[in-house]
Amino acid sequence: MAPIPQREIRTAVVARLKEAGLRNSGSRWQVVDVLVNADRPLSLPEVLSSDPELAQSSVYRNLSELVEVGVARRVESTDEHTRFELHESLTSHHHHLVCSSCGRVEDFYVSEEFEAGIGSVIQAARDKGFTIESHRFDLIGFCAACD
Amino acid sequence: MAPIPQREIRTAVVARLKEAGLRNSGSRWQVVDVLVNADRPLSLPEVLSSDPELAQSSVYRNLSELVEVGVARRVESTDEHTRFELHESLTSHHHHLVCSSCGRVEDFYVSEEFEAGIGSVIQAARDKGFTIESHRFDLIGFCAACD
DNA sequence: CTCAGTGCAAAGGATTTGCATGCCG
DNA sequence: CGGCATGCAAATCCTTTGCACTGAG
Repeated sequence: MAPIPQREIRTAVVARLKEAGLRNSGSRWQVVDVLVNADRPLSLPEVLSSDPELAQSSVYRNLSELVEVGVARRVESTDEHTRFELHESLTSHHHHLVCSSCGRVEDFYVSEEFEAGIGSVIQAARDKGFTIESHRFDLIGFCAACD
Repeated sequence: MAPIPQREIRTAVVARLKEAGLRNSGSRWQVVDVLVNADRPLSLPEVLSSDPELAQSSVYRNLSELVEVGVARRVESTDEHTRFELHESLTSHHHHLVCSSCGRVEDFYVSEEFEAGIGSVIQAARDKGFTIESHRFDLIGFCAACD
């Protein structure tokens, strides 16, 4: 939960882009900046609304690349739009509140004890032949605006 | 985790359909039966494969209606297909193992202690202005076939 | 200079919908 | 019989892709 300074985040992103052979193009950084400044996962329309000049296809392409490079992560909501947030290695492990009405997603954190409980559950689940890589724990309901 | 006999499930479904003013049409019941017999959430192609005679649009329509009526529930995976399973009131509360490669979803259950822990987390989350109605706790990884 | 990145428009793919016909109640 | 349900095809909507042009290194 210790907030990582934006300066550090950007440094890390620069490193990952370089490592992956991706250039520091202007629109790419616009997308990264939107994610860095967001306090919740954003859908494509939300990213676009930060600057109507952005081309939809470029944003989609950049988001996909950022996901591949480990800078961003896809978040499934309950509506038709995939959301994107910074990769947890650049922020910190958290969970989501998902509005089943409008699809809005907000971050939220749980206690370490609970997180530890998740750990043991994961351990138990490996017996089902699944290799567990991550987990998602979302609370579904109605956000303040839709309630 | 106590398994509800299929006979009872069907009785309950009949009641809900009647209450909602939906008819007991043949293809509707084919869809219900597929879900009753499945041990995991199914995608539309999976439902269709149970009987190639089924019309895609009718199955989609029926699934949507079943969801509205509280007989079925949508399950988001990691691929492009939404999955469907019987509503928890007709089965029992459980969670999912999601394969990030093929999208396959399997059910799994956790201890009551853990479930209780979720309860207190939910309580804490209400402070964010969200009305919590349900939760989803999924373990993401690779299924036996994709591993 | 070179090649990755961009923007536009067209293509893809899942899901929804309009409408004439069929079947439950 | 009356009206919901069906099936086909067309329409939607999010996301991806082809291609010629632009700009980062």
